Amino acid sequence: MSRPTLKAVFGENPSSRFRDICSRILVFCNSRSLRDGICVHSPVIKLGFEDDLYLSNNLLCLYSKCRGLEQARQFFDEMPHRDVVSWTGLLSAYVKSGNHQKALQFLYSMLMSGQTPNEYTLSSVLRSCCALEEFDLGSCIHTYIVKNGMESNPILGSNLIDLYSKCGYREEACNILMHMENSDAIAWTTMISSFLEERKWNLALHLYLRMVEAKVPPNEFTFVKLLAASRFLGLKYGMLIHAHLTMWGTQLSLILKTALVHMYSRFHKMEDAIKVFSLTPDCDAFLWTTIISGFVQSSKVREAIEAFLLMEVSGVTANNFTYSSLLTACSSILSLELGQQLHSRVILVGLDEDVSAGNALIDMYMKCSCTVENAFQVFRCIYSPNVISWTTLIAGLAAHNHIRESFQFFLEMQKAGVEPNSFTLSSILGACGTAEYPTHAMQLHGFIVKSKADHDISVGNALVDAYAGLELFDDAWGVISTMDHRDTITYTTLATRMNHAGHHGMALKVIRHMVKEDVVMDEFSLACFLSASAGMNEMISGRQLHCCSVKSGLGRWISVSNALIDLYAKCQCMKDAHKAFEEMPEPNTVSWNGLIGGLVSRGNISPAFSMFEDMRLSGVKPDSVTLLLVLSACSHGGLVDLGLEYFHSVKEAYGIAPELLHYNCLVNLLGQAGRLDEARDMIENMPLKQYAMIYKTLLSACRVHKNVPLGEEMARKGMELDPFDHTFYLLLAKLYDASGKSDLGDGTLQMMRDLRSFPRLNQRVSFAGEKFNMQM
DNA sequence: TTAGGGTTAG
Repeated sequence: MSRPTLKAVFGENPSSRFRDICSRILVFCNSRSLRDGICVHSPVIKLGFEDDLYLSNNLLCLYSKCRGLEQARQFFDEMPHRDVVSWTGLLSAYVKSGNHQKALQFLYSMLMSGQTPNEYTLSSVLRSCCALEEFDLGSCIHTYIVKNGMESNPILGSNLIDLYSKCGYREEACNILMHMENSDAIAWTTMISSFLEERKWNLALHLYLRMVEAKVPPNEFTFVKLLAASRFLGLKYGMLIHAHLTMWGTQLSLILKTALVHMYSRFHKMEDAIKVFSLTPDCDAFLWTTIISGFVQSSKVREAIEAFLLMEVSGVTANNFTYSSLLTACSSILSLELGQQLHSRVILVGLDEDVSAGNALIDMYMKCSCTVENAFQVFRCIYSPNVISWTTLIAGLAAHNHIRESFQFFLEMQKAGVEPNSFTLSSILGACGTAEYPTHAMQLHGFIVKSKADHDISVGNALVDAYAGLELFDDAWGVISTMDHRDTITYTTLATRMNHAGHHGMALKVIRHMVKEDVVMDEFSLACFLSASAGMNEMISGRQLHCCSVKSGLGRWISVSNALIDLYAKCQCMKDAHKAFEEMPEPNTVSWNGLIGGLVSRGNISPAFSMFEDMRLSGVKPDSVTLLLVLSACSHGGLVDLGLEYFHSVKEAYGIAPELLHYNCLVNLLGQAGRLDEARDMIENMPLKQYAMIYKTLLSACRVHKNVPLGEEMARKGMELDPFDHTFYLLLAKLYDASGKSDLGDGTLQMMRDLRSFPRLNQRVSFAGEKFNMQM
């Protein structure tokens, strides 16, 4: 078969036909970013068309789109001739790829070469000025635009509005908009976006109305921007924008649809979100992820998984963001199994090095697994861990009580060049509020002040919490006084810590500071202050707070109702406690515990048992506190066998893991009843770490029943665990006295005094013929 | 040559 001649392919004028075909190929490929178009490059040179600027500029554009900036630059450098389109082509490629500094350098070369920029060049340069906040150069360009009569160009107008607003000159930006002869929707939307970014809601909405008055119809871009503000302005506002965009007959593009779905799902209105979702058939991974994440945020995990399966069936591939959302669902329901299944999928689709998927996996393993190993493995896999990866790891370590390691990683992250942010600092501060790490809190405080992170209220609050957790209340107040402003969390944190430390009166005084600063109470603070009143058995403040709960409507919160029950139960006003309980639409375990606790503390054993049975009948699950209350009730009534029966049956039926306090209560019950050997067996066989406290309990019982040998054994074992706890000496001395061995009792007390005088010495202590090695 | 959507940490 003979080869077709040039004439056969390109007709009578092959040269012009060839050029025409090449131009068509390049235009086609450029519009679709198809790299195949570059294949015309070599015939273009061979046939001597390299001087053709139209072909060359199109090729340059294709190189920058498909082969990267370096090859495009090489092509540009090799061009025998260049015009303003060639220069602008490469410059805009730099801008599009975010190389703004290079773009501005390239502008300088362009000007040095004598080439005059046109509107297209200036538009690109203004974008770079905007990104780099190069206001001086930007305003020079503005002057150039005015001088050269280009100010009526609407694109340049929008670019200038963007530049002035991003550089903080919003008034000037607004002036440009108002003086534009032919302002379009883009110019108005740019200005509205700028106000929205600054959270100047009124100004943004006012401008939207002015836009309408100026007879510039808003478009989908305008509404996407306005919808994003619903995050701060609420559901009603979002619905209003929805009504407006419908009224304007705005085309529901995929992006606008996603923004609407996001707005509804943000407010847990999943039915409305689905309605919008179904309005048009187009879908992509963004939209599906928005739906899935909406279900996750609304705690509808099953629906989220179903949406994920539907997404796959519809042929849309899940991406890293989709997996992040799904993994959050696993963390929220603590499902390690589902998390592991998703992890396998993440690996299967090759996202195991992705930072977003990785971060969600770290969080899932930290929350769902009892060890930190899996989270570490994921962290090591991430190609480039970011501040969220490090923070999640640090917070997870702290939550698993690996405090030392969490500090190590805090230092490691800085060594790796990742700057901690307010999330990191508040996470690590959360680990400082324990007695073992006071210096860490102070060191972190120094770091925070140096890095000026203390202006962030969440960091300030975390510092207050750390100091207050260490019972360093003066330091906590010190932090509060230097904070830019304080919120409900600041004071609730402080008062909660004061309550934990038993300083209930101090906690109640915090209210004065809140009132003075107009800081409004929320359901958490009110519950906290009610708890302080309960701790003090203080009915006056308690009643005032009760009034406050009614007036403010905070009484509908379950935490407030439970605090009220606790308050009245502790103050022995069982009638009011019952009333608060009756008013609750759905009492939970804590509510029942409050009532039972009140009855037990008053010695009303029989009503307490019947209340417990009512609780079981109502279907509310007892927890470890309920079990403890039931055991205390048995203790009050000396009901040993009933106590043992409850202990075994309740822990089995409700899967409650017995804690030290439960065993302590049982040991007391058995001991007081004289069943000392059983009590001793219980201590020896309990599946928990031994604590000194439980030996004191049995030692006290030994005194009642004058069992010296067992008492001595308990004292010895307890002192081995806590050699400087003087209570053992006191209890033992009382046992000796009660058993008619006053001399031994006196000797034991003398030893206690000696120990007080030399508390830090290693010494051998003996009593009743036994020797003890006191270790420090 | 201009503007727009989704995830993950306290």
